Amino acid sequence: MLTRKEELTEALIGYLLTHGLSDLSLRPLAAELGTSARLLIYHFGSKEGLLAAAMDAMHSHLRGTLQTLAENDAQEGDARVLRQFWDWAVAAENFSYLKLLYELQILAARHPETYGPFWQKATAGWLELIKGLLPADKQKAAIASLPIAVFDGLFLELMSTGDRQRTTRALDYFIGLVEEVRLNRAAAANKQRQASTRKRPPPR
Amino acid sequence: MLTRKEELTEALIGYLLTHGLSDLSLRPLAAELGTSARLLIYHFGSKEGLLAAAMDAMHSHLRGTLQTLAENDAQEGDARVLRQFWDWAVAAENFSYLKLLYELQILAARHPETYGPFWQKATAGWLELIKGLLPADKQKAAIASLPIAVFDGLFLELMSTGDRQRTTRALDYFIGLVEEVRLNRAAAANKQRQASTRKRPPPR
DNA sequence: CGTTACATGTAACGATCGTTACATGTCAAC
DNA sequence: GTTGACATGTAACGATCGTTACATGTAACG
Repeated sequence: MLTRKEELTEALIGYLLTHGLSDLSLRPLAAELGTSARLLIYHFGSKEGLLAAAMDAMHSHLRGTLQTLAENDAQEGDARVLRQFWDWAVAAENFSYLKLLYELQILAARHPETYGPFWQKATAGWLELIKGLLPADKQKAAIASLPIAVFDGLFLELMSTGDRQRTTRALDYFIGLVEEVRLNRAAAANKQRQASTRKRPPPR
Repeated sequence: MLTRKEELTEALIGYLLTHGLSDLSLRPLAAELGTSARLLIYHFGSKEGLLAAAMDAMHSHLRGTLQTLAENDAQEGDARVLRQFWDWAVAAENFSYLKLLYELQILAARHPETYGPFWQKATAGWLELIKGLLPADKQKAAIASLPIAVFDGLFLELMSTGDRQRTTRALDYFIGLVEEVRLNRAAAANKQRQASTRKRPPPR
């Protein structure tokens, strides 16, 4: 059975997803949750404790759904994983979560003391998860940063413009770029291998 | 000579650049500017008018420095323009401006009524400017979105992590990708042209 | 000198903020 | 039945918010 604090936390997440966290205020929140500011403080200790509880719950939720996504996509070890992740992110039930995460990131950049720990906790885990999806030779920091940045930038634009079609096409264009380079390099390596002596086995 | 409102606006921008605009408050602002909340309202009419004046001034400033950048780079019509733009953006005197713009973008996504017009005005002009730097065949919306998204995503990461080296390398990696594809396509087109009959002139 | 427009200072208004003091209800356990 | 832990309601505290009323200064112009 859920304790009162836990069900409040769930409702609280729903509220944050639609109202954001930059201008969170206890009394309007309490009104919408059918409780009082007094009780929110009672259960969470303070506004900061309330935020911490919400972020923790949000973090585990995201981690959970991302984990299943990673397991399902483990076999498709390509740049297309990025597309799968994008489809997951723009799904209605996940979109608000990510929107909140980006808001948190901006807040953390401006107020590291207050929001920095929340953002670190929220992203540390899932960035590792994304890197885990990349092929081993792509895990060098700078190279791994690029697909993440593409995702971030396009999601940011989707948030602002709502233009899902254009942002999705831009992502596909990026994936196409990466694929094209991969194929060209493979072809070039193949040709060079044929031209060389056959004593050495082909590089792995 | 500067009117009082104009010099207040300049000082105001400096304040916004370091303190952000999500938690702007008149009295601390006035204290740092050596004036009073009373006078800020007197000069700008309201807090919103104050924001509008600051955003207008910021917008013209950005527009000015971007214009000269565009003119200097006009000859280098390549993906490398993106790198020039990046160097401009991470320069100390411009970095805070862009940081503020991204904060504005997030705020606008959450409160379109309040911040939406500011963000539109700030970005509408300069996105056109970026598109103008791209070669004509790259101006299709989805394709133009990609370099912008790369820039946005990397800048966001730079804001959060401060890791200039990694983000810059990631950008160079992206530029390298685009260049590689461009060269491969040119080579392929060249080969095909040589193999075909010579009756038709090469496609432009 | 008087008038007029602009600038500034003091103080307060009503609203909202996070938080707390204090009292009361609920309900299971002993 | 009493005790005790948890939950809740009412009301207020002090702080800060954007904004305003009212009075005063300043300086140019007639």
